[in-house]
Amino acid sequence: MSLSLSPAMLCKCLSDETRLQATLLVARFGELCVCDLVAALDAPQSTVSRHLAQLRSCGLLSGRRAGQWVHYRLNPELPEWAGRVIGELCAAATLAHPDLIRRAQGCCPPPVALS
Amino acid sequence: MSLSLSPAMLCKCLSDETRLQATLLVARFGELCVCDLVAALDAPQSTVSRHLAQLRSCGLLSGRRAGQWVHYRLNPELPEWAGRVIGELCAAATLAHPDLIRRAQGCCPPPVALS
DNA sequence: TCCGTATATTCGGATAAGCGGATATATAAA
DNA sequence: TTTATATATCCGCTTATCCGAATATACGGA
Repeated sequence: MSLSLSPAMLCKCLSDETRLQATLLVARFGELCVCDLVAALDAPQSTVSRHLAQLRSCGLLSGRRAGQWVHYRLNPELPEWAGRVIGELCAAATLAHPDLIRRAQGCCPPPVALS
Repeated sequence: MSLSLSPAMLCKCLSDETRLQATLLVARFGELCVCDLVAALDAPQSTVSRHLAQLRSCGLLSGRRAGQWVHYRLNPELPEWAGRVIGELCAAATLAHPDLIRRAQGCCPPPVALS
């Protein structure tokens, strides 16, 4: 079953600044936990979590629980066109928010040595 | 002055099916008048016109009046990244709506021989 | 000028989206 | 078990978005 993500739905996901920036950060860092995103986005935890849930329910992100933390990454089953769109948008958004990347620092143990 | 179109704003423009399909058609045909779009999209004229106004105000499309008609095209001043995003999304949307292209036939004189 | 066609805009109402404090759940450690 | 931390969800509220009939405007031709 191959993830029915429509172009319009992808756009809706990325049309909100918080979701776009969360996606940007996840794409840039490969994997981030919610507390990292809360810190980087400087938004209430419930807001960040709600947006992440939406991104996951649309198939854009996937979450992996590791102990107390949940690590989000780009859904590896994303269609190629969606990956290219996200890449273009994140590149452009990074130029517009060069400070955003700097604020994302690990608040939880890095996910090393996990099979 | 170089068109301040943010990635999130572009996504918001394309997150609505009507606007996405209108953009798709304009991109595909190069230039279309409102009545062509009304016919192809099978939506009320006021709805189509309202969405076109929004796309134009965001800088995605530009309109050119030719007599009674207004021809819309992709704004030639679009940033390159935006053009690439639109290209990807329209390609994917075309696959999802293969019938849409067929419905767009000229209802007004083709814009030939106009300086 | 008057009429017909094309397009734009206005307007009120319906629906959706976003917010964030409060609360619930999950996990780890004491 | 109790406590602490991380995350998810609930809830009422506010605001934004979309709709389409009605109306206004622009233009060309009679």
